[in-house]
Amino acid sequence: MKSKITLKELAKLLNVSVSTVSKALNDSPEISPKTAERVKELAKLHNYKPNPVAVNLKKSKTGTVGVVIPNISNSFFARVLSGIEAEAQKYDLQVITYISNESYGREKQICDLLTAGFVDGVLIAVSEETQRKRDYDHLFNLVEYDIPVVMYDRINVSIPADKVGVDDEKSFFEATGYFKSKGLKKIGIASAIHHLGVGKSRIQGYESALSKTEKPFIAASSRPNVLKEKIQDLLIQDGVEALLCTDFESSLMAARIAYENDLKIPNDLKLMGYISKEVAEFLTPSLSYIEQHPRDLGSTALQLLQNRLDGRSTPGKFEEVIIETTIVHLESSEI
Amino acid sequence: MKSKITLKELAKLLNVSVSTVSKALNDSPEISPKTAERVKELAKLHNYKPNPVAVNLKKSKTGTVGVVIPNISNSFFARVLSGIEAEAQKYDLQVITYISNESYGREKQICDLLTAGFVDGVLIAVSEETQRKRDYDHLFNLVEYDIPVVMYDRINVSIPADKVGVDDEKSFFEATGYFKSKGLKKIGIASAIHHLGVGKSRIQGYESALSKTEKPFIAASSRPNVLKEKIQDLLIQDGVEALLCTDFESSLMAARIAYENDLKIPNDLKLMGYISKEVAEFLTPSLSYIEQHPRDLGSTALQLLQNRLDGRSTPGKFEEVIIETTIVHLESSEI
DNA sequence: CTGAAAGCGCTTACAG
DNA sequence: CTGAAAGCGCTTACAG
Repeated sequence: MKSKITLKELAKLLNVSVSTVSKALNDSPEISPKTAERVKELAKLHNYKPNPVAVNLKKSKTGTVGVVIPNISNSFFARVLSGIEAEAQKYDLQVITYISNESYGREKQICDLLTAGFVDGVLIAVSEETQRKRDYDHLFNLVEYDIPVVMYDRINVSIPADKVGVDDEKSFFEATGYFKSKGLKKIGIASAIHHLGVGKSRIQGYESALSKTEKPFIAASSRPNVLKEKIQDLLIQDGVEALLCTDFESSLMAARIAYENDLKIPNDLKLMGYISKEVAEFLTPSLSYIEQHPRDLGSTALQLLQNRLDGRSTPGKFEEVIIETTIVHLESSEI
Repeated sequence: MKSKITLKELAKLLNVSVSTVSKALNDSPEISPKTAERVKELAKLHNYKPNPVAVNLKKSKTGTVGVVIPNISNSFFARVLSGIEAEAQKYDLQVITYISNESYGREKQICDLLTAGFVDGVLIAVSEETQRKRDYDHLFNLVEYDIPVVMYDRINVSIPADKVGVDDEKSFFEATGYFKSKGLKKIGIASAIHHLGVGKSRIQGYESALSKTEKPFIAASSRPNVLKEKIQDLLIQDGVEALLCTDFESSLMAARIAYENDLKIPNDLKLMGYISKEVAEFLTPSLSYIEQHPRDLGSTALQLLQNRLDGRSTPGKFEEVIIETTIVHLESSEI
C-alpha cells in the first residue's frame, strides 16, 4: 500500500522549496534545467501525480462535466454517453453521469445539486415529463449560476444554451420520399412518442413529404393497446404498403402485427424503424432504420461545452448543431 | 448570473468569523442557538452551498466513485450503471463513468488515471481482452494505492477486492432442468462467448444438468459465420428441440436460423435467450430469457464499495455476492 | 534561478 | 460561545 506522495514530501527529499518542485513539474521557464531534471526524476521514481482535488480547488474548477440522461436502457442514450466519454477524454474531463428516469422531479433535483458546483458544465437531454410540463426553470437556474449548459437530442426549448440535435424532420421527409420514389402509394407512420418534440418533428417530416392529394396514414398513441389497434387498422384495412416508425416500441410492434396477420416483410409490407444498429441488424428480417449517429451527437455536445469552458465561444451567443441522419437499408425495406 | 457566495463573504456580512459560520452550518454544538439561526437564515437567503471541491480537499476524499464499463451499448451494463447511480445517490457519491470498449489498453489507461486520485473507489467489469490476456496488474495497482475495488459481473479473478456476480452456472443448470422436466430429450446450447468466464460458466451449468447418458449439443464460436453453421447443424441435423443461448448474439441468431429453416418457435423449437427484458418482450415471438437483475447487481456493487469507504468492512477480508437469476417465460418457451 | 507568502474554500483542534 | 490559526495539496505573483 504505497500512499500517495505529495509535493511537500518531494520538496523535503530534494531539499528545495515546494514552489520549486511545483514549477519544475509544470515546466516553468523560471527553473534551471538542472533542477528541473532532478525534480522530475524523483517525481517519476515515486510516481508522483498531483492531487486533482487540490489542483482543481486552486484553479477554481472541477475538471468534470455532468451528463443528465433520461433513460440509460435506451441504447440511443447509452451510445450518446459513449461519444461524450470518448471526447471528454481528449480534454482530461471526467464525466459524471446522472439518470433522470424521464422524471421531472429527479431532473430538477439533479440540476439543483449541480448548482453547488460539482461540475464545470452540464450536458442534458430533458426528461419526457419535463417536456410535458414545459417547466425549465431548473435549467435557467444552472445558467444563472454561470454553469454552461448544452442540450442534446431534445432541444426544442428556448434556453440560452448550445444545442445539438438530430434532423428528425428531414430524416422522415427523406425516408418517405424514398418509398414514394419507388412507386409506393400508401405510406404510413406509427408513433408511440407523438407527444414529444422529437416525435412531432418526425411526423411533421413524413407529412411534408406527402403531396396535397396523398392521404396521410398515421397511427399514434402512447398507450400500447391503442397503438396496436391503430397500426392494425393501417396495415389491414387501409392496406398501407410501407410503414415508418418513430421509435423502438412502434418499430417492433409493427413487426409483430405483420407477423400475426401473415403479412410478409418486405414483400407485403416495407418497414422502416427507428431503433439502434445493435438490434436492427439482428432481427429477422433485419430492420431498416434511420441511423442518428448518437456517438457523434455525444462528441459534438461535449465539444460545444468545451468551447464554452475554454472561452472560445462568444458569451451570449449560442450554437445549434444538427446531426444529419442516414437511412440504413436492411432486409425490411427491400423492394 | 449570481456567482456563488463563500463562507468568507457570509462571515463578513454577519460580522462573525469564518469558523463560526462553518460550525453553525454544520450544526456544531459549540455555537449558540441564536447565532446558528442568524447564520442559517442568511445562508438560506443567499442559497449558500459549500464548495464541494474545497470540502473534499479538506476531508481528503473526492466524493466520487469510478465505474469502468466494457460496453455501454450492451443494455445489461447500461442497467448496471443505472443501479449504481441510484444507490450512489443515497450516499451523496457522484458517479464518474469510464468506457473501456472491451479494450485492455484503454482499461489500463483508465486504471492508471484513477491512481492519481480522481475517485474514492472503483467499480469494474474487466474487458474481454483483459480476460483473454489474464493481465490484472492494473487492478492490483489500484489496490496498492489503497483505492478499494469492487468487481462486478466478470469476477472470475483472484484479486483482493469485493465482488458481485450473477449465478451463471446455476441459471443454465435450472433452465436445462426445466426443459428436461417437460420431457424434452434433445436440449442444446449456443454461445458466442464461450471464451469468456461467464460463457464458460453458463455452458458448465448446462452440461452439469445433463445425465451421463444424455448427449450434449453445443454450438460455440466467436465467429458469426461459424456459429451460424454450428447452430444450423444442431437444429436441422441433430433435431434439437430446445436451445439455450448464452448471449445476445446467439439468441437472435438462433431465432433467425429457425425462421430461415421454417422451424416454428415454440412449436418446433423452444428457445431460451440471454438478452435484456427491453428487447425480449418486443420480439416476435417474444423471447424467454434469463433475467440477471442488472440493477440489483449495480446497487449491490456500490453498496459493497460504500461499506469499504465508511470502514464497515473488515480490511483484508473480501465479500463475494451472487445475484440469483430468474427465468422469465415468454412465448418462445411455451410448451 | 529559488523560495516565502498568499490564497483557492473549506474544517477543526485549540485558546480565550 | 467565538475566533485565530493551522492545514488539506496545490499554484503563482512577488521578492530577493
